[in-house]
Amino acid sequence: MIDYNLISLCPVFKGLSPQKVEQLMADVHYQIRHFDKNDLMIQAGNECANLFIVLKGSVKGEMTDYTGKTIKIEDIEAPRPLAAAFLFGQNNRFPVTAIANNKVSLLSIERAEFLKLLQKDERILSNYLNSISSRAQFLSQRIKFLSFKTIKQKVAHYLLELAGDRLAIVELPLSQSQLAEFFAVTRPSLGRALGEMSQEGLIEVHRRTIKIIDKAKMNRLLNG
Amino acid sequence: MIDYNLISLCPVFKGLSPQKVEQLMADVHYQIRHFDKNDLMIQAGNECANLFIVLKGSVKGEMTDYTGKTIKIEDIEAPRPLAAAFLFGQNNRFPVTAIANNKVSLLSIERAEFLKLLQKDERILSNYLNSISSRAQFLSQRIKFLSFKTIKQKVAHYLLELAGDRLAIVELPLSQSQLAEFFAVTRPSLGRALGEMSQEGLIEVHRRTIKIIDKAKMNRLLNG
DNA sequence: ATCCAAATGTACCAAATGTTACAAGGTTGT
DNA sequence: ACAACCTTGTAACATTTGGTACATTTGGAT
Repeated sequence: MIDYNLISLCPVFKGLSPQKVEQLMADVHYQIRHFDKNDLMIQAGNECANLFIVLKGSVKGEMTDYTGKTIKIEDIEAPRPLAAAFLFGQNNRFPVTAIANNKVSLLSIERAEFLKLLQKDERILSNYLNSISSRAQFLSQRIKFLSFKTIKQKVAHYLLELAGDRLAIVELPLSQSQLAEFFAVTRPSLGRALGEMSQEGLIEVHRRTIKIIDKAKMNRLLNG
Repeated sequence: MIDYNLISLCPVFKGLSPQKVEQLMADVHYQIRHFDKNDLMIQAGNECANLFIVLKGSVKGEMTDYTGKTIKIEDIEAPRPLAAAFLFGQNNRFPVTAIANNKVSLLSIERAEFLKLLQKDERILSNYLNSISSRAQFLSQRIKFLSFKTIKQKVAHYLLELAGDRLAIVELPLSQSQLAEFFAVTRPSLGRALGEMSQEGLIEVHRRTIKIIDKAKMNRLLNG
């Protein structure tokens, strides 16, 4: 039993009614697969001949460092396409390993079938282009982030972005361990950086709660 | 005077005859702009409402680090689209600053006009999807590269990729300074890494010429 | 209240890299 | 041949970060 409501919520089918989705999918070949927590969904390096859309649950994208360590790239929450940007292109290999964070439902459509959809409906084309473009933007942001030299800079950038124009007290959405993993840095190093920034009067840290004291100094840290 | 031959060589129009290109472009609004060496073509952060295709010359893509330093991301040689992946998506801002390496001709098509083209011709759609996908793959590779911990690992990865299955003597396509810039590392550090790898019997270095002695050890460096 | 597991705060040392400076080797133009 | 310039080799030192270990705090379960 397919839930077209669910599918119509997905970015690629956004703006289409469930009825329209059902109509479009009628003569398109696809399947739905299910995974349990910690299941290996996609192995990096496998061929990528299908569009995968996470309908339910959450998926962890990891990249295997040559040292064997894995770097967490991001969490993909339903409803969102998975590795949509790798359906086309020269070398259709998955760049990341995908692991289920919990119970996951996955919609799978073959490339040729999906091309049909793109040609059939302008809305889907537009949505899909938006989707891969956003993906490329995300990767680009990630590169910017990784290219920060010092941990303090990463922290400053992260906090300023998190705070935005809002007030100066921020609750970290991740534990320090997870944050360290996201920064591609060890936890003690992150802790030390936070400590030093605290000593320098930039912020006040109390576990997950961080108060930004001196935005000007933070910016100076980033700009010179 | 437009050279449709040149345009038909561009990845997006690949497989189309110059006549076909001319016919398709007839009712599409576009323009061609020219730049001299070191001209600033695109400022990072500007809105991205046009598809840009480099018809002639070479463009340097740089990302401005918050420290003010610029990190060179890549060179874009004609004929290739520029920031094609940022035409669509949420935040249509250029992530990179583009600077002309020499005399450059740039084809510029508005987003809405380009969408017309995508709907009109299936080949262009397919080409464009391939193009952004390859772009995303490139960015992903770049992330992988930046996530290497040590300089030696970066060097090993770079050399093994450069050598491929071919013989063991490699000529660096970049000077050590440029390579260091690409690695996001200082030149003396790169030199030291090369020196140590040489001492350890992995490679022999003579300026730009590098002889790979022990591929097994190189791989071990990457895998453990 | 008490205990336990996880998260966090710190400290110490080793390793890697950046910084700066200078020397040596190559290339180009005159 | 010579000078000027760019590239490369290398050294000493300062910083930053990783690795490891351990103390402390927190939150929840019993």
